[in-house]
Amino acid sequence: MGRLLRATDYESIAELRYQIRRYLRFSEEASRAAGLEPRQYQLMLALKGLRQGTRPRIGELAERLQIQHHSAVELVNRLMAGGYVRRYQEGSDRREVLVALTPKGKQVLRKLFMHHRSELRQRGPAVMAALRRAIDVSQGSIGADSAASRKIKPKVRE
Amino acid sequence: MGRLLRATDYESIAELRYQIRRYLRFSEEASRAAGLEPRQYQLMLALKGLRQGTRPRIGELAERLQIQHHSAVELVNRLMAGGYVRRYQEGSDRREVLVALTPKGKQVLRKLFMHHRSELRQRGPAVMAALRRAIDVSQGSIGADSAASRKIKPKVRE
DNA sequence: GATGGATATATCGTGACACGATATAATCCA
DNA sequence: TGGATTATATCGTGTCACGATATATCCATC
Repeated sequence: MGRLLRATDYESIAELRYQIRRYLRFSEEASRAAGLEPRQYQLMLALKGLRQGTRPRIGELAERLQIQHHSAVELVNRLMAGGYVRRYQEGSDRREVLVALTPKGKQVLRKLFMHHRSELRQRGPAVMAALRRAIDVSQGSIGADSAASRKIKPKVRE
Repeated sequence: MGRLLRATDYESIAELRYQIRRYLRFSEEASRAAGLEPRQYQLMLALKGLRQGTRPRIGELAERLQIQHHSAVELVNRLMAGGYVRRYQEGSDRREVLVALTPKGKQVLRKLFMHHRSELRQRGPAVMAALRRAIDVSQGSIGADSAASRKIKPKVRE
């Protein structure tokens, strides 16, 4: 059993969290600077980024954001109040509520998206490195439950 | 270049967000199942994962969590109320407040950490793939990814 | 050795957000 | 037709993060 944990095990996953947080932090600040709350940008991105042909239902957005459907309802309410999205219906199932960006929403999203893309270009590699190392350490730890065959942790870094 | 955005641009970064959210979502649920709020686990992980020799100051934790220092204060308050951490002081600078895990905190953190490590082993590669693709697309080399038979999507301009 | 600025932590009030519990309406199916 | 399921919405509550502000300590300089 993997009862043995080293300081570096914690460090590598903490470092991954830190790198992810730095990216998300950038996102939060960029969103707020553009007049949006962080989650509101995320919903708009998820909406725009749905695969072609996917119906932009409330529930679909909730799934992509990994939140409960009623949390998505609330987000859409706040976005509507700001004039960034609109609700509409189409098709035969009258329970479904679909969401679309307004021109204002499209404009803000586009600008924010460009910033994010540029940030990702810059910061992405550091996140990638941290992720690779965290996965590596997760798999290579001594006597790990599933990988009993691995005895030696391949040592690297620094 | 840069004024032209394709549907796949949005899709790839939205997909990255989705993969990250899946991991964070797992973390949230695991934390709550262990009786902690998500951010409380994150602080404990950041604490345990500090590089050896780094003083576990409130401000240091705030930096690693990418939050304001007073938000870290509040988190530590809630963690103390639950008996997971304790405050202490040492050294000459009496402004500094240091944080340490209690035995209860260590125990919970260890268990949660193991779950996270195993999840990372499983889900990490998907996150890695999404990240690689998002960085790739951010740099403008669309279609140069592993999915060689990717259909050409219509350009969208806004 | 007084003092003014910088640093570290803490408090307070507020709003976003997510949740569980619950509600309403539409659809599906036995 | 009636009961289960699905999709969205509402309500009350707690976490979390923030800005503004406060307090204590440290330090440089006069």
